[in-house]
Amino acid sequence: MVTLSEENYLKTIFHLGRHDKASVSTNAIAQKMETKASSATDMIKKLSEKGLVDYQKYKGVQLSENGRLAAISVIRKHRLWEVFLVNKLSFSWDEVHEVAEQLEHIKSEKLTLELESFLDYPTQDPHGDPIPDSNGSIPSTQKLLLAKVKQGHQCICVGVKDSSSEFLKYLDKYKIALGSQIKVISKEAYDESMTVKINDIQKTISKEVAQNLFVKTN
Amino acid sequence: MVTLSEENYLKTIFHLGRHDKASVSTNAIAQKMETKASSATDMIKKLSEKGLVDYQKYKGVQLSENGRLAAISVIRKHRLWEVFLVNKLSFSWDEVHEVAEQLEHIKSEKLTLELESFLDYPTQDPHGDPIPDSNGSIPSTQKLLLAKVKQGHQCICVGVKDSSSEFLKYLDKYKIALGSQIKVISKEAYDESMTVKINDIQKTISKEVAQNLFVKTN
DNA sequence: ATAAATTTTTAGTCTTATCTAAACTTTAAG
DNA sequence: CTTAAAGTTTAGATAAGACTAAAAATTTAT
Repeated sequence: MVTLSEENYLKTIFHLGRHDKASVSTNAIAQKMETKASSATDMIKKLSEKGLVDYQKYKGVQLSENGRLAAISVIRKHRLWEVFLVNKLSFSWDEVHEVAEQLEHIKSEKLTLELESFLDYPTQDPHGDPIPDSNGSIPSTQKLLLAKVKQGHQCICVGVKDSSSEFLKYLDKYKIALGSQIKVISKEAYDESMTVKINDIQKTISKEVAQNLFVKTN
Repeated sequence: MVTLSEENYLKTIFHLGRHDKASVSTNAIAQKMETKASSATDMIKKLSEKGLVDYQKYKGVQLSENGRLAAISVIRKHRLWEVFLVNKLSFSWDEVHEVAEQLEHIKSEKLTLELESFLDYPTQDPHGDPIPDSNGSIPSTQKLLLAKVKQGHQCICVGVKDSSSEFLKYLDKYKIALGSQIKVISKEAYDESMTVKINDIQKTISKEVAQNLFVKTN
């Protein structure tokens, strides 16, 4: 039995260890969890005793196979619930996270499977992040940052890198959503801003925005 | 802020105090919560300090107005989620309770309202219990026990009194569900059993069953 | 290569919710 | 109306998860 708190730590370790697969530091975990390093150490010990992480004092942690599966299970539920909130109830991009943080801990294999079926087996959540399947496999997405798209090329918005409320509100404001057609009209070398046509409306966007929007070229 | 455990106690006190509106005893609470009387006393004190119950030592508790509203809010969510599980996902009568016990604690006013709208403002859960509205008003249902129905009369199944898994499985087995048409063919004075026609199939049911099935005459 | 800075761990405390055992009220029986 | 039984509360302990302060290990910088 994995507690709610343990699930949150596992999720955090998963996200922190995602890109570089070196071990994750106590401080990094504490920071992400908005708690103190000593609390993180306590929890790491507990997770280690339960065989969910590999841990060596002062050397950080890595998820074990069981820990990875537990983390992915929570992430799977989080993302499925986000799809539910946006597609079935009328939640917007920036409202789903807090609620999904609660729903992700509901324990019922049947519920998760039925929900997935009810939603027609989505492969991405409303932020464009992939939804793991029931075996824990994560579908790979070949998305790239809008900033990398060449002038004159056309693409579709498939996700965000920064999923902060501020950024999502910005996107809402300019009607940029998943599936929006984006054509790169011109790029400015000086400040890396670019002029794009989004849903047939022309607009100049900053480097900050272009570097936080995932797109798929077609 | 009301904790998960507090919500469960409030719900239990609400249910226990429902019929006779005298105060609810510590032992009764402990028994329903499957905990010890001393634990119940501790929690009662905490709820009392928070102004959610009126409490006098050795005299039991009653919900305060705030406590009643908090309890009803949890019950409202529980019943809405049960409707969701049965109507939208393919859960059966006897599978919903455990999951709804978890879902009822999700805190999001918006979620509850959107869910209610998504489900088309149901007034009853799958067991026929009324769903409180967002102001905490509980729609009254004029349901009666099948055992009270006179010979020759026709009625519709609207709920169960006993919502144990065993009873619900029994009902599933004989295809008795919410909305089933039931006609009382004859009643046996000796053992209070009755012969009924359910969905055009004739069957004899015992006193135990007839006294645990709510119906509405039409 | 060693001192300073940073990171991590340990030790001890707190809160929530639970338990057991003992003490105290209330109720019920005779 | 007194006493036994039943019900309730208190006192003291435990486990999970978090915190502070201090000690220990590691890294960085001189």
